[in-house]
Amino acid sequence: MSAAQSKDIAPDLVFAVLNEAAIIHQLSASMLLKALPDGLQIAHFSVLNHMARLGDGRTPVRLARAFQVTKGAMTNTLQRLEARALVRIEPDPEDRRAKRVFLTDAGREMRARCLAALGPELARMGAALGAAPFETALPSLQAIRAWLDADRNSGG
Amino acid sequence: MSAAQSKDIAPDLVFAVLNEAAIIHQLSASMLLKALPDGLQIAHFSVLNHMARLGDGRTPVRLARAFQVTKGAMTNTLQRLEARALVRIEPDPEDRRAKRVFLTDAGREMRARCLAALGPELARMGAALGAAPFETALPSLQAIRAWLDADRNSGG
DNA sequence: CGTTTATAGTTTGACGCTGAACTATTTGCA
DNA sequence: TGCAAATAGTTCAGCGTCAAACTATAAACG
Repeated sequence: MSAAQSKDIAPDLVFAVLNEAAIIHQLSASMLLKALPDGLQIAHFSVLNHMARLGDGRTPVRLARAFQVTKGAMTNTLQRLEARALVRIEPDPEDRRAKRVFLTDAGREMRARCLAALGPELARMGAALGAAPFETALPSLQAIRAWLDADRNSGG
Repeated sequence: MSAAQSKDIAPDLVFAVLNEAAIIHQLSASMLLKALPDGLQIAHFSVLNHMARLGDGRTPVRLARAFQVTKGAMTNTLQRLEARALVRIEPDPEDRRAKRVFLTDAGREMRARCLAALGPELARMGAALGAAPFETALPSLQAIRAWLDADRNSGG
């Protein structure tokens, strides 16, 4: 029960929200992908952006958890970023199982180029729809995401 | 400009919403997939459900548009559904380029089993979070989705 | 008419993601 | 001290998706 509201919730409502999220994901990914330079993938930019904002030197597992993605997916992403010399991966001296991921200068530059390319697209979207839908939706989406994350890690 | 609010919108806000949508998509897909019977995929159930609710006999292209998916993706989905005998695909007598997709009895049964399997999961989620986040988010998500869809079909 | 243009559907190759199996290292505990 | 359990990372097969190229049919138009 926890913090549940008293009234019953139609599964249809929940399903509808998940459905909209899925379609928004697909459509926006397709839109942003076209704007990204050098055929960079969104997952790649996201990792670059995350490290630039929150600091690099983290391990791949921590990055995987930050993006709610499996370790295998992060391995793949980091390998491709390293192949482009956008990140540098070093063994962790304190834990020989682990690695540390650092942004290269090229990585920082690429991130800046991505921001410049994505900004106008996002701004166009924001201008067309207004801030309201985004401000309204964000806290709810965060709550839903947090629950899904917690549920995944506990119940299974 | 169109119906834009007057104040400026941070691209970060828009990006954050798209990001949450993407993660919710991934996590909820993973959660629902585990609940679905016979290893059925979510895309497959969605098509079954769509036809049961809104009527079958539609063409693959119409289904593809309804789910904001490419024709190729829908071809793949329908081929797998047909291989399981959950849908029946017939040539359209009035347009020999087109086909028509119908639910079989097994397809209706499978959809019912899916609803029964998914219901408790969705209800559990709704009970934990309450109706508020879903009711709050849905109209905003629909507005965002609608814009993305329109933008895709016009600007490119 | 005949030719161009649009549409329905399929196929192919590449991508990211998952889940599971696997190796290597570290931690926990008896 | 020694061994079981947890953790970091990689690899693999399978899936859905996309974009683009392709065939076949229909519609539009000079």
